[in-house]
Amino acid sequence: MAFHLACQMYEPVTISDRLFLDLRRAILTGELPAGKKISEPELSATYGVSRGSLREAISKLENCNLVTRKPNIGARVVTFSVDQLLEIYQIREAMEGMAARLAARNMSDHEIQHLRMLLERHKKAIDDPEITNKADLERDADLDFHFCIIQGCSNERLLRMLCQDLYDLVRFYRYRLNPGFSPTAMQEHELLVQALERRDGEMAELLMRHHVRASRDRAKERLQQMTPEELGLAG
Amino acid sequence: MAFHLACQMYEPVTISDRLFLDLRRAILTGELPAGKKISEPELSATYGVSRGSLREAISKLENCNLVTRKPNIGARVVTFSVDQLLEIYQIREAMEGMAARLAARNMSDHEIQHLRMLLERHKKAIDDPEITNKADLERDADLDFHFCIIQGCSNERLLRMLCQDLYDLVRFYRYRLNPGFSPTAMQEHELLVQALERRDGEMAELLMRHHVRASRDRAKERLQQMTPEELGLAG
DNA sequence: CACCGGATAAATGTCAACAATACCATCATA
DNA sequence: TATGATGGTATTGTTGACATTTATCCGGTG
Repeated sequence: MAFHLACQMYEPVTISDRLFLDLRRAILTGELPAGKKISEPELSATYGVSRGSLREAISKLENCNLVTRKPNIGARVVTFSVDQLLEIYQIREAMEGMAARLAARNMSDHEIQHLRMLLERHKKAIDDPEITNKADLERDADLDFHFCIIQGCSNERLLRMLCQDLYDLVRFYRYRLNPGFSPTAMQEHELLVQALERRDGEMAELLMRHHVRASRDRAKERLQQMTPEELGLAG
Repeated sequence: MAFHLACQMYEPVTISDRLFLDLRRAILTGELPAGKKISEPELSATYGVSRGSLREAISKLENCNLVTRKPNIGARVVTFSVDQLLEIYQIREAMEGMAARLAARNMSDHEIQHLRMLLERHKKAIDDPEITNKADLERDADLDFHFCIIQGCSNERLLRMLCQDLYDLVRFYRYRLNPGFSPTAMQEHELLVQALERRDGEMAELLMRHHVRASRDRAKERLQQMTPEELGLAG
């Protein structure tokens, strides 16, 4: 499994924890489609647990923004509009920019070497003719790259807000509308690693913000060419 | 009640909603002290509700980071270290900076006028000899000011992340360790409003980041002069 | 034919009891 | 005396049943 998916803070000890992880995976991978009603009787029967435990798991899903609940009506898997997606890019620009600035100061040399290694491996994999599923590779490599920097920022709460509150939404989107390979993005990653290697926090923040903004523009262009049916996740 | 405290997204329709709001207020105002154990039997008896509803309310409190839960052990009101507080300032610098940039573009003229009005009222109140509780005034005025800008950014998710996930923590801190009046902060607010009035997003972001960073420095200095007992909320 | 209203069915909210786990005081032993 | 085992007590996790609200269906009416 890709590194970025394993970035969970705790291991499941209780039933609702296990259930939460199962449902989370189901939602992220698309097994549960966007907008799908979360039926408590149905799911509690499927997983063989009581409604109480299920409701607790749903609460946790609500925390990472993967479902929305309305009183007396129920929970649904989250849906995306293009606008909401672009909103997330704006937030990422601000938060990951700060994360990059802090990472330049706080990452250990070893962590930076690891990041460099990720990047080089990614470069090789892109040129490898034996790897057919370039889209999945690109998605996982990019997510791993960003995770590595976020984890190096040494700001525990920033890390949690990004990983728990925001990145599940990014995955949710990526697993449905994978933007695919972009040579410019790879170049942006390269420059960013160089800035981190120089410990240049100011530049790292600028480059990260530029990179996220550029990704946003690429996604926007791509999304505007798609029909609502292709999107399949309008709210 | 101060404007910033009313910034709740929904009105309580269910028992656990009502309970959540009551407990939230109790925690923010200090009625429930930092680090206090949330005993399910005790609280369910106090409020006359079942443990199930209480647990649901606790989940909501966990969402806004006001309590932390450990499996099979229970929930406690959150505690603060100085480091964690400074972490929050870093996040605010990034997110509110972006919010200010967006607000310069998206706030209506009327909203900006309202912000100007808040500021002028604040200035007058500071000089008013009849108002004795300057510390509370300062806290509420500052929180209202920041809320007004955040609400003007037209990024729904950024708004929710700031108001729901972060600002309860800011209130939690402010209601315990109120930094008091700072003439520089007032001046920073003035410059910020001017930038918004000019619709200068670039400058608004820079000024907001500067303002948050300055507030962080002021808080840091203040906190370093306090003993752990005065802080009374070390984890 | 479209629209409204009441009865039925199903889903969510709430509760109290049971099971599993953690806390605590006591006691034995090195 | 300090340390570790042990049993009792209290707290949390889990479940199934009940109450309340919402959704659906169906017949009536303009």
